[in-house]
Amino acid sequence: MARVILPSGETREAQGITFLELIHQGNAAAVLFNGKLLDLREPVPEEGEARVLTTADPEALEVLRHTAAHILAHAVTRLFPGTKLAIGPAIADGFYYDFLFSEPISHEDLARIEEEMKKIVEQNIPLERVWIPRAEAERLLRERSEVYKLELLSEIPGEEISFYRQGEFLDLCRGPHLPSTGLVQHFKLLDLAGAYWRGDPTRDMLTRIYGTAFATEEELEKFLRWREEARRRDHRALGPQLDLFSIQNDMVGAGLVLWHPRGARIRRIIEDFWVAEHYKAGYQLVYTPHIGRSRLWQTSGHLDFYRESMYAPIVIEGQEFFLKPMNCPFHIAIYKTKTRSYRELPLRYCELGTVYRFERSGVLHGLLRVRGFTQDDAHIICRPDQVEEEIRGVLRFALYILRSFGFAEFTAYLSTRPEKFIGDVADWDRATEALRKAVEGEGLAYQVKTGEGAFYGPKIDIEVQDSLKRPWQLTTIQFDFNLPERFDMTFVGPDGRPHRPYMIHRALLGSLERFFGILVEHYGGAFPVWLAPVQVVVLPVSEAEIPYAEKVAGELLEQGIRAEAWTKEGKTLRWLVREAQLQKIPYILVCGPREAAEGKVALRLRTGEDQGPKPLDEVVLRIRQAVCARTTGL
RNA sequence: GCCGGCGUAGCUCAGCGGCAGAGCAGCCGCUUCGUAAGCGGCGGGUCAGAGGUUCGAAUCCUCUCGCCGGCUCCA
Repeated sequence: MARVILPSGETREAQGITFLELIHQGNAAAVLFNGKLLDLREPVPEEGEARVLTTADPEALEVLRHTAAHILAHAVTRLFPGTKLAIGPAIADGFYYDFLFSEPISHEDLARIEEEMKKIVEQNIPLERVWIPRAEAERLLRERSEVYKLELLSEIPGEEISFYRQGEFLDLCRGPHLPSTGLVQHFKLLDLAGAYWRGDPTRDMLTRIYGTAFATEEELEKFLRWREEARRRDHRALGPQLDLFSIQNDMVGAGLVLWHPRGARIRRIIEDFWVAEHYKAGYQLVYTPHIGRSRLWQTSGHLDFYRESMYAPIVIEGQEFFLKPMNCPFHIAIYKTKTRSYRELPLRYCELGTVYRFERSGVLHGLLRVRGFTQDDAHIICRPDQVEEEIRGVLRFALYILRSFGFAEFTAYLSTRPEKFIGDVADWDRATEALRKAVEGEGLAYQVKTGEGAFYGPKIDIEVQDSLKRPWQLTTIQFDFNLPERFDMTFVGPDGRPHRPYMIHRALLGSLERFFGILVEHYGGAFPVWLAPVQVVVLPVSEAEIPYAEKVAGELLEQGIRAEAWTKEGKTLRWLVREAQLQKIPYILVCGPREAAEGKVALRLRTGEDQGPKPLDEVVLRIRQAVCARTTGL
């Protein structure tokens, strides 16, 4: 006898019947048993505890979406007979289904398909699970020339194959599914894109239709609003709008960023902060060139293993030079300029080093994926006995920096030794342990990615969540057992003999370009006061107050505040206020005859709030406080 | 790279076989203004590029270039 918990909270004991027969709940969706989702058509298990989920349960969402994917496929086969089906899973934000259409379809077709899906939902067609013997299944799929399904079938073990039928639509599927199409009420098709069969570029290009589905209309609408918000915050739109940067493909080159004055201003603030904090944390800043001889890259191994991501060589005086894709070989070269004693370690070299990597044109994306970018790089060279403390220090430092930029939620990923690796197992274990202790010591939530480390060492990656809850991988802390070997790095130990140091690569922000793009989206262009390229704009009410406005701006500049007086525009105050708001400038100081007479300024915040006349000193103090605290508030 | 979509003024877009358009931005005037667009005028284009179809192409066809979405969520 198993215990079955019904959605109402009631408990039933049952045996020998299916869940569906046991309950009458209209919106029952699936069953949770031993952490696994079961179909309601399954028989109640012999013993244990099973919980019946309704469409409103978050655990049932993937079942709901999976069924939505089937409804999509059903609609497509009705409208486009002969379309071949591939796969249609539920994903993080919804679902998709991959098809091979006999002719291309476009966005306009999505509306038609959606209409057809609505009909299928209205018809409230029951989904039935059918078990078909392998030979029969194969014949069935062959008959319909479902080549992709046949391929999938060949990989499924067992002699009885699970299919789902909804009306005239039949699909190879392991389930589980909702009992009936009528339960999928709130869905929308979103996008159309190409996708390779099984993600393999050598195989067929299919058409993927993305959609999403939710238990309630409110959730669906909330999701659609979220999507709209993400679209509005797109750094590629905000960048030009706020005059922060541009990427000029035709003239300058794909993936190469031009930082305009306001973007450069922000970058400079980030860099200054970064450098100051690194000095405080015991790092030493270095500068290294953009190109280096082929010998360097030969020694580092980049020419053997990384060449397809490097720019072609530049030949000067018969010597080949390569644009650097990484900074590490240069830092190692600095290390090797003299014999190092164990007393000197750890050495921490940091650099905002601009590197160039070839990326396929199709993957370039605004600032987030570029070909020339500045890593906030550092290499820590230390003794084996220092590893644990060093890692702990880096992690703590990383979190401090990320928090300073307004990120509060982090997830860490610990990637361990892969099958193919270099170095010895004892070093790997020691390093991996150090990484693990550090994340645990900092109380960070983390996941282990077994075997996902690079061939040269284990690593920790830190993912942050932005204001829209989107994850971004920023920090990476990576051991390297390869380069110290290749460059024969040594230090002299207390025993007077040479020893091999440990080397750790780390980047906190990743690259300045990408980080900046993420910041733009995180803040939606409304940067906190300490980062805002222009912190204050001073607006004269009319021509008579121009001298006063300029004097106010001058005093603010004098106090180290980034201020501008807009006195040359010849526009109305209304126009200037609107412009300042659109530029998302934190503080707007309006100067009219009253303020000029009393030596005050009328303070308006970028939120639109009018705070009335204030003495300038008070405003200065307020801005200073906002800068020191690095808050997002004004 | 591949699949689909899209390239028209600095920006956002309309026009989709018959004279290349609008709004914003820019320039020139007038207006001197109290918290999200004052008024008028002017300039601005190889309609991404090349080839083709046609009496006639921004519009239809082919190729090239560029941009956007996606190509690691596995019946």
